[in-house]
Amino acid sequence: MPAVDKQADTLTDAQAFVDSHRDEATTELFGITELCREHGITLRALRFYEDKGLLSPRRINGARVYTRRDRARLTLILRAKAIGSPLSEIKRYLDLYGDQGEGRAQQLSYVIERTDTEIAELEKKRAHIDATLAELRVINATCRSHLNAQKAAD
Amino acid sequence: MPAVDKQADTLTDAQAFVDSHRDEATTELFGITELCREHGITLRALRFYEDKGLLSPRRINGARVYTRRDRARLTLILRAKAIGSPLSEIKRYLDLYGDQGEGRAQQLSYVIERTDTEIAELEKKRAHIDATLAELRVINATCRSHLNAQKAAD
DNA sequence: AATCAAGGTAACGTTAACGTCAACTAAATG
DNA sequence: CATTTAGTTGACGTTAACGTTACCTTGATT
Repeated sequence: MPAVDKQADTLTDAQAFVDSHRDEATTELFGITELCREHGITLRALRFYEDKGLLSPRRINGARVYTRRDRARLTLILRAKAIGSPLSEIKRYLDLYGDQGEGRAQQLSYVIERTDTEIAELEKKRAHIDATLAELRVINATCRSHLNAQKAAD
Repeated sequence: MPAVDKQADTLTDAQAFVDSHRDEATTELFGITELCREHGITLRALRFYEDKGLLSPRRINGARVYTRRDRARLTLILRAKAIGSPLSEIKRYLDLYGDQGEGRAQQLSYVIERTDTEIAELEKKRAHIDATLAELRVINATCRSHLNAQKAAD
């Protein structure tokens, strides 16, 4: 697959994922253990995220029931965590998903502003990663060449 | 500047930075406050990194004196932190810099292995960031178009 | 009826990464 | 000489993000 198509796919995926946060129609439901296994986290962690206001599943007889939207939010939470955001930031970050249609100019402007700064920060972080990657590759290549030199000396 | 030159620069920078970790010759020295201001961290933090074994500056009358190499290590520490590594990992990570010449095959192989896995993990993290960036851009663009639609309705 | 798996709250413990005093020292300066 | 200015080492406090019991509830199964 050429690079252009790859980028187009990424964009399509992104669009689809963003859309999934507005998906209210599907009936598909999940239990807590199911969701946890799916994402490789503990029950305690998931409940903890709820305490922090990152999720608010419905209750049936006290038990938590998650919708597909909740699941999408969880995916986001975990990805943001993997990137390095603390839960407190993730909370505000989540609010950016799911409300882009009905807002007034005020809210729209706010979301635009927030996404702009988020994007800028992520690009910085990516630059850090790129620099580190470049250095690690230098080190790696240097070691490989030294190793080969030693082998050749036999 | 064309994209190819940019990449070449990144590589050159990486090489230079890696080399700077072997720089033992320069006389340039730094005090703790100087170094902290330079990097925007607190004294407490810097001493803490030392407690964790990430740095070991010389002492003069008990006071810490940092060399250019120490400074380079600090830069690395902070960048790794920004990327999201905990200090405990950073410690092992730092060991990859500065010892690529004199090692025997054993050590060389170890460094190659470690850098390989580090590189793989960083590439994963970068993929997460790219996905998030794509989504944020979708949201951003959507909001902007909605905002424009509202403006046009006046 | 009894057990069991899945779920719930409450509360204490833990690790990481510092912040925040407090009390002291060594060198430079008016 | 007195003081101001870096710098030092403890030691305790704090926040985040859970782990870890401990102890109840409920719907389903044998």
